[in-house]
Amino acid sequence: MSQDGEIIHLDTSLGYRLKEASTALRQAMEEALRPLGMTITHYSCLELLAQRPGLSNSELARGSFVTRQSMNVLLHTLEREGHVTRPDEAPVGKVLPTSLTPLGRRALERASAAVRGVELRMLDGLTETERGDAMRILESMIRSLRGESAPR
Amino acid sequence: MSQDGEIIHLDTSLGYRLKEASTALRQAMEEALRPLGMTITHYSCLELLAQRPGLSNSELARGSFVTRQSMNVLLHTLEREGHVTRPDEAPVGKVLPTSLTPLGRRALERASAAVRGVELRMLDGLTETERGDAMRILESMIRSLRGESAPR
DNA sequence: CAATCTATGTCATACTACTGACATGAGTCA
DNA sequence: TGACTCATGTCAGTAGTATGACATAGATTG
Repeated sequence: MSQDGEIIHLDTSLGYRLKEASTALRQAMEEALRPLGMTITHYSCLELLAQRPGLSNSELARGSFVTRQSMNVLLHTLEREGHVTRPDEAPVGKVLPTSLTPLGRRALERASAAVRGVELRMLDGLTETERGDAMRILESMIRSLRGESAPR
Repeated sequence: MSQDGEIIHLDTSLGYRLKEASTALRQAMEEALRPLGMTITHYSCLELLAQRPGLSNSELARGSFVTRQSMNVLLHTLEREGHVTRPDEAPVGKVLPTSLTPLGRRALERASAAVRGVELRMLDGLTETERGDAMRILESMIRSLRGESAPR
């Protein structure tokens, strides 16, 4: 076929499998959230705000794995829909702390229930040991990809 | 804070960690491929064709985890750039088998080397056992998310 | 203090991938 | 044979996200 070392064998590539898994997860979540008129990033933003109220645009962006420009667009939509609020001017610096409104909290609760169903289904075939292994292995891969070394 | 069961704790969520890992991988691959003027899907398509020549548009789409519409657009670009070729009319049915040109193969070899660097870095912090565990666990998660049951 | 660096919020623009839709070919079955 | 189902290729329109650029605030450093 081809000389050794020229191509990557996708069937045995961990990167390919990781992409496959994350695609399956994304599709399952999109399917679960679509009836609620919510995207994954939309949901992710609300979930972050519920756990850590007052997060800034940039912090929400990092937590949702998008750029701060994308999060900025999303926050304007969420503000217009009445799911979040931001002060007109920054209390300190340029950072605008974001808060969940009661309406946003109710939307989150519905979304969270839908997403939990997906997460539980994903965990279904794994033993308790495997879940721990998975967390640890993924964290190690993340560190390596970011160029970090020790587990802090 | 909040009543139990209302929200998902992202720090301990395997889904969140999976998203984080796939984002880190995607960013590392984009960074590696950018100097070559190639996107991940672009690369993925060429890699699939090198391993399984004659794949159709729909098959390439499934293997690259995009819709067949997206792959169709990409294939037209790759055809215009001279990286792949497709017959003018289908030998059988509507399926147009795609082939890599010598130019496309050279582009793939450069891209594959760059991507292999990323994959090796990702694997760096893992033992041989962990790599096997990771493959097995990811495959199990994929099956569960797709609603399949037994390991075939 | 001034200069520099870093992080942030925001706008405009471009790209990537998606959904919706349609026509066509192959297989199935009554 | 004809009706049905399914997969495919393709076009058009839309949505989500990214890149590029700018101004500004805080921290750092000489």
